[in-house]
Amino acid sequence: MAYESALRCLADPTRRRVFERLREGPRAVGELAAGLPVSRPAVSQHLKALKDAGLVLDRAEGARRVYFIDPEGLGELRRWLDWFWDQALDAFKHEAETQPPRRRPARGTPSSERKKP
Amino acid sequence: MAYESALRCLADPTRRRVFERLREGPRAVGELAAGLPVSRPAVSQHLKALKDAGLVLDRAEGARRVYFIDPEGLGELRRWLDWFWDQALDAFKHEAETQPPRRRPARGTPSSERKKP
DNA sequence: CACTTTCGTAAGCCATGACTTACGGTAAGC
DNA sequence: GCTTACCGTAAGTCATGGCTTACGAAAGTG
Repeated sequence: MAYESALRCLADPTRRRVFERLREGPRAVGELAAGLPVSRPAVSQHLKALKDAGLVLDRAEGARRVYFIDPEGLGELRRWLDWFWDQALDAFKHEAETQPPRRRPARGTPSSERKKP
Repeated sequence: MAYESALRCLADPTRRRVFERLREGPRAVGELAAGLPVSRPAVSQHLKALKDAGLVLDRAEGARRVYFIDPEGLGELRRWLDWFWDQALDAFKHEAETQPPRRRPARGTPSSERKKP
């Protein structure tokens, strides 16, 4: 139920940049905003979204507020992706076995183009 | 460079439902739309987005058009997530070691190992 | 105390995108 | 031939959300 919010969070480019900078280690809001082309309140809002999604944790450090990645959020997303991956791969292999017996299904199998009028 | 579009695609709930139904196997557009609360053109647009992101492939089957999951797109997203996970976990552990014991009770830090395809 | 720094929130603006209906084009059936 | 089924695209509507500026709270400094 939480991998959905994680996906939503990581879909936004700016929010992903914030999250990727936290990969280097704990950072305060101002530090994060200094390296981004958006204002500090924007970063604050992104951090709130990341926190609600369980992707980051925060810690008060005087007047500053330090954020850092919570591995639990990423872990849940990773587990969902693995679970999905397994089933998708099985379906794909089963499809490759049963469907195209004629020609070799290797390179340019699926027809993506249509005729032009 | 493609994991970003994959994240964007999977962020939308309806598009994710389309993708999750394809996990069961190849489906035509009409079949997918029949089980969803949106119109068929909407599903068609979602499938185009999924295809542009490298998450699905399609095949002409008479007048119908059958879509199915392309494991390559998911694989790239999975590789990015793994790479991110490793660095984030290192940073988190390093943080837990150097910072004073202001940590939460740690309800099971996720295991670091995993299978490799 | 006054003043600064750091940050979160509120209010508003505005572009993005998800959805609809309408239409054209291709394949199969009669 | 005509008709039906299936699908992609165009055009337009409308809500979502990312961004800004403005303001207030909390902690540190002199």
